[in-house]
Amino acid sequence: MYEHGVKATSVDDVLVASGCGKSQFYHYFSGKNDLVAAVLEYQFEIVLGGIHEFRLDTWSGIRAWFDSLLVGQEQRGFKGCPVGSLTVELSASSPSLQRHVAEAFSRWENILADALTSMKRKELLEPRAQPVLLAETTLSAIQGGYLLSTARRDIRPMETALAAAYTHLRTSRARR
Amino acid sequence: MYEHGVKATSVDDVLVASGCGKSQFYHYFSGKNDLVAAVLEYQFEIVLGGIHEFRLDTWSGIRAWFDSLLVGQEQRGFKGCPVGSLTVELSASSPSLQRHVAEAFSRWENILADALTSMKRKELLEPRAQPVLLAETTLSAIQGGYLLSTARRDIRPMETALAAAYTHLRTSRARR
DNA sequence: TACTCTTTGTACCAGACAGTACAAGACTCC
DNA sequence: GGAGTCTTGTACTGTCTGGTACAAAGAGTA
Repeated sequence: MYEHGVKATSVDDVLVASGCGKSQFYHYFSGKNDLVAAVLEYQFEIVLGGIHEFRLDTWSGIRAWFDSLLVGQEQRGFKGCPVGSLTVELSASSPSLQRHVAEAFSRWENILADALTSMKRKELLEPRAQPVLLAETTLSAIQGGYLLSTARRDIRPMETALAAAYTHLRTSRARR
Repeated sequence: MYEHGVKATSVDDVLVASGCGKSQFYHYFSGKNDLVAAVLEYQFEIVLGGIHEFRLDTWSGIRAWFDSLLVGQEQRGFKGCPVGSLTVELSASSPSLQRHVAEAFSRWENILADALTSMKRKELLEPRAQPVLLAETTLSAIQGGYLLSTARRDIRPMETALAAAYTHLRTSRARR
């Protein structure tokens, strides 16, 4: 589903790939939508889980995280953000999946905002920095970078976007 | 296709909506892929055509353009960028459509880069500003903003992203 | 052993899908 | 006005789709 899109991946495709029978599938999932929700959950878990390897409340941690995103995008063959691609396709689908997506993005944003708030407390960010807005901006840059990089099959646009995002964060750093 | 996705829109759907017969369709298009390519072309034409209403080589023009993007996203019911959504779905499809997408994005980027180069010539941007990088960053912010805004059905994230993009451009402005 | 409840394999279904066949209508040019 | 080309409507085909039916296998238990 990540590679070919949700719509383009049939239940039968999944069954073949997993080596399961149909009855098994419909025993554990109520239908395709249920599976899609599970995939979404799974992908978000990976993305959000990956974040915790980094100390996002330090400048070097943020940089390391950005680098890991770049490496991942290249290694996976420019297939885009595991959740970004799903998001676009599902944003036009059933409301329940839609809510799922929105909520997952909020969680992601909150993790960033929390880290930035922590940086503010540690006086790495200036007092009037706005963590929530900075988190939103950063996430936008990441997603936009993924999209351009995927469209062009080139890591450069994403590098540029993340570098700009980092610069933008740095403009809110505390100066002593 | 913009509303429901390419895969989710059947040829028959298109025929019903257009009031055309099947033979008519296959007379003018070699198949669904051909239609998709035309849709992509059409959407890019609209997006790129809309740009020319603005003087992107002025600060106020850029701001006006950004505002128009925001208004459009809200008016169209948070359906995302007309080309961004297609891009994501098609980036996993046939290589010919893929190339189409990549090329169209390059055109978009070039328009921005040209405008920024012009600003540099007019000494609105500092001499060491890099139009191509700035254009890439701006485009990333736009696409990322669209994506978040669509996922959350809220204009705020896109506002934030565009405001940050504008600020980022302004950091390269010439100081006299 | 016999009785359950859970889990799985196989065959099947009705509808949607992209695309084709073919003939008939419309138009152009001599 | 007629031959030939361009355009269109209708019916059809084979394949794929998500989902169901149903029976059999397996696991637990008294």
